[in-house]
Amino acid sequence: MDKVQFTIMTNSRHITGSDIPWYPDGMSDLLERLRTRGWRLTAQRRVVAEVLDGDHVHLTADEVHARAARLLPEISRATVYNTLGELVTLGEVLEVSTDGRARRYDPNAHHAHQHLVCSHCGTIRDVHPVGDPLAALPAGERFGFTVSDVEVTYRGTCPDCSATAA
Amino acid sequence: MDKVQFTIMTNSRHITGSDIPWYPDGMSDLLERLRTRGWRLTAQRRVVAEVLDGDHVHLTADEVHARAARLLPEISRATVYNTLGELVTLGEVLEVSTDGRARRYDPNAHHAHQHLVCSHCGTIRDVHPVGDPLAALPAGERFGFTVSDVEVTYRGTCPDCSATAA
DNA sequence: ATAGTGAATTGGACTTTGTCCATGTCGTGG
DNA sequence: CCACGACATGGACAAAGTCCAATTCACTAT
Ligand SMILES: [Mn+2]
Ligand SMILES: [Mn+2]
Ligand SMILES: [Zn+2]
Ligand SMILES: [Zn+2]
Repeated sequence: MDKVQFTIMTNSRHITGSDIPWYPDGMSDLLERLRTRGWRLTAQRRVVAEVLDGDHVHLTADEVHARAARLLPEISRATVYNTLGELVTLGEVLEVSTDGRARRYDPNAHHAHQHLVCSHCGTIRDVHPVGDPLAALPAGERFGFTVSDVEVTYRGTCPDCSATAA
Repeated sequence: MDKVQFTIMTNSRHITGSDIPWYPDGMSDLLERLRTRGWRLTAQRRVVAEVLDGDHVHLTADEVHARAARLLPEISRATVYNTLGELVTLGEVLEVSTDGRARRYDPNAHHAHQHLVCSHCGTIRDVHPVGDPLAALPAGERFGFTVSDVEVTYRGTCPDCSATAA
């Protein structure tokens, strides 16, 4: 694993590689891919990418902002929204709306999966149903649509909430 | 089909059966069921029920309010939200969040179905996939959850939007 | 290393969607 | 027809997201 050293300068602060010791492989890959797509590598974008790193998070925009602000206190809400929107457009991050409230951002965009949600506490787990969920929709039920995607949300009660209720 | 005649009086207005000529069978069934569950039959609840009548609508709360207000101008937003919430709790209406924006209310709660959504214009159609979508989630992918429900959202482009784009 | 340029960031105003509450009204049983 | 408690109301509030003009800064060419 190569450590990626870098220096960020803003008018008011200097952030160096020792503040954010290194980028894991997954993220340097992501940043690399984005750079070749013409992205300017700003401190804000790096920090948002770092927060999303690790394939098992499903954070709201405000949660991303809160975590990003621990690394880069002056980052704005608007920039977090902008960056998340761009990542979604580029297909690097998925947007999921499991609860009719805040959208959640899922960096696990390169492995097809579905979600299992606890109706009590909101916990989300990645799950992998067998078979192709698209195949379950017969042609006669497509009404002339070009169907390109399926989202499946399983709902139930997680072990913790089952225990608490008992 | 029996026509249900009634009279509604408020302090400022009188609404009679001739303003809202009759209730279709489906809705008188619904109102009847609600009455036996202890509901007070207010003018507001009747109007919300009428707006939701017809099994093929997926309206937002504000759309329900706008249509209800055409029949009963003084109805408040809070009452529409309250009534929709009660109907959901009673299992008479389903809440669906297909777009991460406003929740939609689906009166087709007594026939299991899923949704096909146009990513461009937001049109929603009821669809009936084959097989039980719950069966596709193996025990090893349930992580101790008690899974009780599945929602499937198919996304694509509707015929109208395909034609426009071409 | 420096400067020019357009892309990115910022904070705050604004919108949409939804909740909450004190007050007043009205549906219903007696 | 009354009394009572459930229901409706509107306005304040909160949460989630968008938009914009002004400023800053990343990158490229010199
Ligand atoms: Mn996921
Ligand atoms: Mn439906
Ligand atoms: Zn739980
Ligand atoms: Zn369409």
